[in-house]
Amino acid sequence: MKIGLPRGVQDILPEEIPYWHLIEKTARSIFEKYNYEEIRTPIFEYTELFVKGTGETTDIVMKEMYTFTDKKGRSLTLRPEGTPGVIRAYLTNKIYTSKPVWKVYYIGPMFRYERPQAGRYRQFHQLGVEVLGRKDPYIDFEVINIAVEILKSLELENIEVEINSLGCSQCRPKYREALKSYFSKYEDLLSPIDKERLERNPLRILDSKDEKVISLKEDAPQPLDFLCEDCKKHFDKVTNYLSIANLNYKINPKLVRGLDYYTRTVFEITTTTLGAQNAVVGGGRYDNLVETYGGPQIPGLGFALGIERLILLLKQQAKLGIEKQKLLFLAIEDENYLKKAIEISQVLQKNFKVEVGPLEEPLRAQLRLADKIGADFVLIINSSLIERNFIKIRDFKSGEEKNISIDNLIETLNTML
RNA sequence: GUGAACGUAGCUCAGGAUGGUAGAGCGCUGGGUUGUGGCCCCAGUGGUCGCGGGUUCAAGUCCCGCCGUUCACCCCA
Repeated sequence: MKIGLPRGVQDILPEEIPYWHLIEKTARSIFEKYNYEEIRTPIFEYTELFVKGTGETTDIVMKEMYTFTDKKGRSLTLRPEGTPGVIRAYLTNKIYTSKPVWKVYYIGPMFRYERPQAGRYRQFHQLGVEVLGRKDPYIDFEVINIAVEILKSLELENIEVEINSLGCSQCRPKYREALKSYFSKYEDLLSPIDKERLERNPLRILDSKDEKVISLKEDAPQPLDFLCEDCKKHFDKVTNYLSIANLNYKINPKLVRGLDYYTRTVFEITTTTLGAQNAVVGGGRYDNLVETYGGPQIPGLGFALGIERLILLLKQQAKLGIEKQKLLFLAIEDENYLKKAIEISQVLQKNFKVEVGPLEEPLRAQLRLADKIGADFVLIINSSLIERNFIKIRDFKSGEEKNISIDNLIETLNTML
């Protein structure tokens, strides 16, 4: 019986791994330079964590979670995003008692029950950061800057940073009401989904792609006009820092994002070349989230980046500068040299990537295998050379050959490869 | 969750409107040639046509259901 693959998940085969390593390596080194430390939280948590944090009115919680009950009847959920788990870890380990600021990053799989599509899978991977304990606008800039730096280091083109502010618990309710009363006037034009949003979460209507709503949105009240003094100042400073750093951005007053916990700064990094799934990075500030979980009043913010989407972009641009280590292949003329071959291979493998051929088989078979696995150089031990303690090396792509002394084999190879 | 297209050999794909139990290229295996791989030549290997059901004397082809892929909606990373 053949067992297939569940919908929306995939194997990441060895051929793909260089992309993953490149992204992880690049991101890690940037995170470390900004003084972020890695954290690994569980893949599943209590369902409640996401319902309270991500928000019960969000699509993620309402219809996209992988939720199950364990043998004791507890409701558990495969994490659909990284932030709630990190906040939970912050509280579980009472980090706030020892560290005024906590800056962490994570890399790992997330799970959402959605219809798969280009750049959208049921198991997908994100890397991201969370900062707890800093309310100053510089840190908003830093978080955006880190995301951009990762993309720039990977030489990505056609990316755009969009930013907006959603206000705080002081000014947001006023905006919410203004938006609600504005769209209420046009309730007849709204789709059933948008009507529901009107009650539940009017900000989300700004996200609507309904044709009729798109034109209505033009004249809708904008969150930036409703910001309180403090929020306005905060936003101005963030954008000012972006300008100082020469980081191009666009203020998008309709950017609201699909998670409930955001306050003040929200941002997205999008690309024009990924079709419908154009967001590569998303993030923002969440000054009330720690409190929502019953913790102290600690401000926070972060972003998440979709690794699969980033890989799609890297492939499109075909700019991947991943160098493969040259592969050496060791072959012998006949079995008399088997012992010698094993001795040499021991030395070689301390320094190079080496495949030892099927030494009991004819040389011809050994070489054929060398060709098939794509060897770059083949070392051949044969009778005429071994007496003088020499070995033959052939550049398998060009066919060029050389005899080199076994005594300084490593040194010679180092200069050749 | 909605809509559309698609699923034939290990891979890329033909065949399908007009039903008669499958083809190509590449790959793979063996042999020839080559000191000792590639190139070339010869021979061979390949498929419950995604799965299940239905119509029919007969289904890869028509119909239905399921699974999967892709794209869009939706949503987001």
